[in-house]
Amino acid sequence: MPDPVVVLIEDEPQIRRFLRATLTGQGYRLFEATTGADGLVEVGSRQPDVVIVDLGLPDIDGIDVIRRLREWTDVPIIVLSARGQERDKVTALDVGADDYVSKPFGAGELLARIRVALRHTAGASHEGDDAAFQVGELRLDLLRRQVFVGDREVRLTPIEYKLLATLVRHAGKVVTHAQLLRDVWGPTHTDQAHYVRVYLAHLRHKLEAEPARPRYLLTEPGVGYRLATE
Amino acid sequence: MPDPVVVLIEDEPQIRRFLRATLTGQGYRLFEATTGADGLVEVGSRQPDVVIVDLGLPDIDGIDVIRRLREWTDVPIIVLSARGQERDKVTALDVGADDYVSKPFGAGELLARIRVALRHTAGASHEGDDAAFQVGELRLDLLRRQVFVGDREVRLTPIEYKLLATLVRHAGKVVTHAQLLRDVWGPTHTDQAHYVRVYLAHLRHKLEAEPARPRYLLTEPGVGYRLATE
DNA sequence: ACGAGCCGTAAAAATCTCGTAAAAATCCGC
DNA sequence: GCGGATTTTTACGAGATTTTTACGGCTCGT
Repeated sequence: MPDPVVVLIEDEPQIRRFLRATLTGQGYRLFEATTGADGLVEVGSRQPDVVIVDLGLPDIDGIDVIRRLREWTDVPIIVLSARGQERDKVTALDVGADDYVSKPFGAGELLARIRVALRHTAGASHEGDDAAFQVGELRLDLLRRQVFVGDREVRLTPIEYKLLATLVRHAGKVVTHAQLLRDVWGPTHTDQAHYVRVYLAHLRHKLEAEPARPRYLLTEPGVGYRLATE
Repeated sequence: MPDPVVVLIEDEPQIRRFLRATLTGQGYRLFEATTGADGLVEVGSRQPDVVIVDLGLPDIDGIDVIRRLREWTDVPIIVLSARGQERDKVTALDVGADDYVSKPFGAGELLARIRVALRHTAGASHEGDDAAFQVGELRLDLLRRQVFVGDREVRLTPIEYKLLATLVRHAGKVVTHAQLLRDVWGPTHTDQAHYVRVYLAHLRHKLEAEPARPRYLLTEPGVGYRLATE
């Protein structure tokens, strides 16, 4: 691996300075953001190998930053926090963080935990890890949560967007009704297949030129749906 | 996932009791070992989804237990330890542990970290299994659930696909009528052998150049069917 | 040669699935 | 609390799929 890329989302200048020295000294390429909003953009553009995020950010809550990241990337996320509350740890880990380090922390421990995170990604492939998806006229910016058909932006409701995002994450593969229901509506609604039908119709009306003759949102009869790839 | 299996390697009875209550209460299947040597055997025989190791064991050093495990398995290892020394943490993580929790710890945090570990293995198994089968002009992509004859995609109904997939799983070997009925229609229809005949005819029409003179879907009179290999 | 049982084929009948529209309930910002 | 947007329910016809039925050919042992 070339020098691993790390994005650090942290507002306290003192800690930023400390980590900058520690990480660059170890051969990491470091990019910094001081707000959650900046952090999301930075991760989108730098495609890092690890993200370190402080929970106490000035704008967005750190938990929300993690949630937003997890909508489109599996990059390892290490949480840094002064709050030692167990509830914070559990929440952060459950919304998608991979590790949690409480302040004050030692440089050695953080570095070791970064090495663990890198070890994990070493095996996995990064194919779906792109913030944008495109097929034909249809384009999706997972980072900004925007959808375009040609150069026209299409507004989607939260459920419509989640459904489309789920299909995009498995682009080209069939996604079963049950899987869509689990991902979009949660594990308690896995038997209400008509939800999916209704919303697929919505999506087709908004995204397809001929909703009755779909080019992107394909039906796999008896099984589920598939988003066409080239 | 069925109930995840956890192996706990811990000598202190008090902590063992605490974790037993916590973990089994959450639906985990727990197997315990009180020494490093036992632990290694237990992991070998139980094939767990997560291993929890205490560093302070009576016989082998916990660090060595991790090293020994990493010689042959990638199962997630979570370290438990009273020693809060940073050097211990770094060593444990660097020899292959995935996480480190210092005593005293909260049940919620440990459970959250176990969920993180399980999430990692769940994702790993999904990648890379680009299972495809090919014989002659006939090609089956199990992952994308697509079937091709030459470069033409053939659409199959759910039953047709299940039937073909079952034959592919046992490619080259004879699959009996009863087995096909059980796999495709479920264990309650094992006496309706004509179903199989009807659908084999469908498949041959869709897949074979000369349905009356099949090249791939071969009949084994009186027994069942067989999918030809090269 | 003959009948029994198995196999392939076709087509009718029963059932299920999908897309669609629209009403009812709920949520959300003001 | 109001009004618009969104989500949840409900209903139904067209079409596809599955199930059922029927029949003719084949093999094999007698």
